[in-house]
Amino acid sequence: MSDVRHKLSEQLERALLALLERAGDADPPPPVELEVPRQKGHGDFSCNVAMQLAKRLRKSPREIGQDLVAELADGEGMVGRAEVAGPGFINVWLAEDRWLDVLRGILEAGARYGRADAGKGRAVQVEFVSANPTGPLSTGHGRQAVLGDCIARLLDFSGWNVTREYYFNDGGRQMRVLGESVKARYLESLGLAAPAPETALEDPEKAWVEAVDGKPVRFPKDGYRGDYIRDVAEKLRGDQGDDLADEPATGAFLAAAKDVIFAEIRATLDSIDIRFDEYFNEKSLYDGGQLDEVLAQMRDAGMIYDAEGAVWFKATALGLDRDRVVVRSNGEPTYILPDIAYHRDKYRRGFDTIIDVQGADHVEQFPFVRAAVGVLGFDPDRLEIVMHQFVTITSGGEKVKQSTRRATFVTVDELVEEVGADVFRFFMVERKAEGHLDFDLDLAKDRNWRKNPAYYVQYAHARSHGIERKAAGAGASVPSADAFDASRLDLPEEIELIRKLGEFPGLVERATDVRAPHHVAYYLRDLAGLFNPYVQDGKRHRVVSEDAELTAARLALMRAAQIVLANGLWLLGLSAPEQM
RNA sequence: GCGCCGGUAGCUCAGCUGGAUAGAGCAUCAGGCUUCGAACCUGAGGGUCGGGGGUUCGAAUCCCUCCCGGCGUACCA
Repeated sequence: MSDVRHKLSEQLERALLALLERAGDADPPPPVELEVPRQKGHGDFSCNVAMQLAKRLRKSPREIGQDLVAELADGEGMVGRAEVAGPGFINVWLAEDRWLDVLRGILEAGARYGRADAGKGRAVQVEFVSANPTGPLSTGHGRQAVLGDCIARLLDFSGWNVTREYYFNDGGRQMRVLGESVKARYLESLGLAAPAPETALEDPEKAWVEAVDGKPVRFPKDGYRGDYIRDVAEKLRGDQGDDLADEPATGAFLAAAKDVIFAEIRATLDSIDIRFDEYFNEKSLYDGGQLDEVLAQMRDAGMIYDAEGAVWFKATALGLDRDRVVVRSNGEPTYILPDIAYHRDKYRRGFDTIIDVQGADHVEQFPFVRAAVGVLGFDPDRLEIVMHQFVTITSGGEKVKQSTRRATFVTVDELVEEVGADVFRFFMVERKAEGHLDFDLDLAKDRNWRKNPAYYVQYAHARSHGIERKAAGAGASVPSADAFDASRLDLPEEIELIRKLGEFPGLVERATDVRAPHHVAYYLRDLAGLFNPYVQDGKRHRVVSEDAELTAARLALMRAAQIVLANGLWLLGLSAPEQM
């Protein structure tokens, strides 16, 4: 698999060194990079090192390529043939039995196939979602949830010790307004207040002053208008009765809202198979005096100054474009100070790598946090951000309008109810994070399931099980890793399939390195795109046939594909059904 | 204005550290599959990779510049 690639690349390196030595060139050689060519006619691997050396050796790339091919001692019988092509590519075809080794490797590794120890058990924290408990999770949160979870899965698969963390703030203005919103609905429910008319809500200045039908309107400016607020109010009446009219909004009302909403958020996450290891409350930073400590440390480092009655972080001294207020003139810290303290806490917990997954609207402060962390003596390079753009939903060729203020946004719950957790996850992770995500609702909820890429992949997996069931009915079973004759798999589509299966570990490695799970989704689509046609064309090559030896070999191939599909689906957090 | 992210087929998007004829799904058109492993399969059309310059053996990919779109640019979180 990737071993094959590594070995081949080492062989080429040796040849390269020998070549340079003979040319009297003692400088270090350029790295040997092997790629899988797009064109089938260009070999299993292709190398461009000859072209890179042309200038240095003052020889034509093709000539160098020829020398390298001649030098390529093949002690292990790995190379089938190698030739120079085009402007100077060295194309290598592996000996066929090398590819067949791949198959054995997959069967032996099973669910571990593609796993790596690159992480070496080091600790990594992935922080994502981190939505404050003010309402149900929106599609944007949903994307972040799936993205973060898949990154965590990739890291876990690559040998990291992963902690998933959710950071939240249940204090502050936002939450006070939430409590007031609940109280208003509570009073409305008791007939002690009137609901604000829509027009008043559009013009929030009015909401406080005008009575409706002789009753006061208690709905706050910028209040939360979703129906879930009424649900919280009703629940509060049920649990604690109708005598809370004189309670402050920040008391029982806020507490109830927080509890109910958080429970709902957790249920939502649970429904898409996402679970956190830690929930970190911003308040604990205040309680523990950590904000003052951070401020003092930064002041000692000369990165804090006072001006205009406020306290400033001298970020310009670190190359950033402006300084920032960390404590307002009224003595309240701005949001960035707890954020810095939070990240200090992450470092102190000993994570080797810290990954923040954040929406595009929230990334502006990241450079400041990163710089501040450096001031506090930590290595900023261990702190990464994965940014993602927003989600739009398209249905019937039209974008569905979403507005949080007006509570017309689509929630994760609604979407999951319509399309199911698997399709939801696949669609959310399929696109690269930096781009906008257009969620095609019509395609996602297509009940015929024909065109839906999520089902296409799952179906391939289910099919492999179907074949095994079929084989069992005919008395054939999947052979163990060394009990089949892999050389019987000589059809071009079989070799191509095996080759694709062999790419999986490298693909996973790359996707992990760049924290981009969408590569896995595309890989799976490609793989299913090879698998489904192969199985489809049952007239040319039935897996289960009279030829017991051939049947065994093909069953091994089917099982290998099944393993890779299952492992890939796991990485995306999708189920791998045995039948559909 | 400045910053970040996008601009690739009619639509939605891939394209690994620059590589050889730019790929996939959907949609469209033409066929196959008369349920066996068929929720599938085969084929076709469709592109000046936003425009222009540059770097080099070679650029969708790197640099510069301009245009378009999203987000951000608070002593709000």
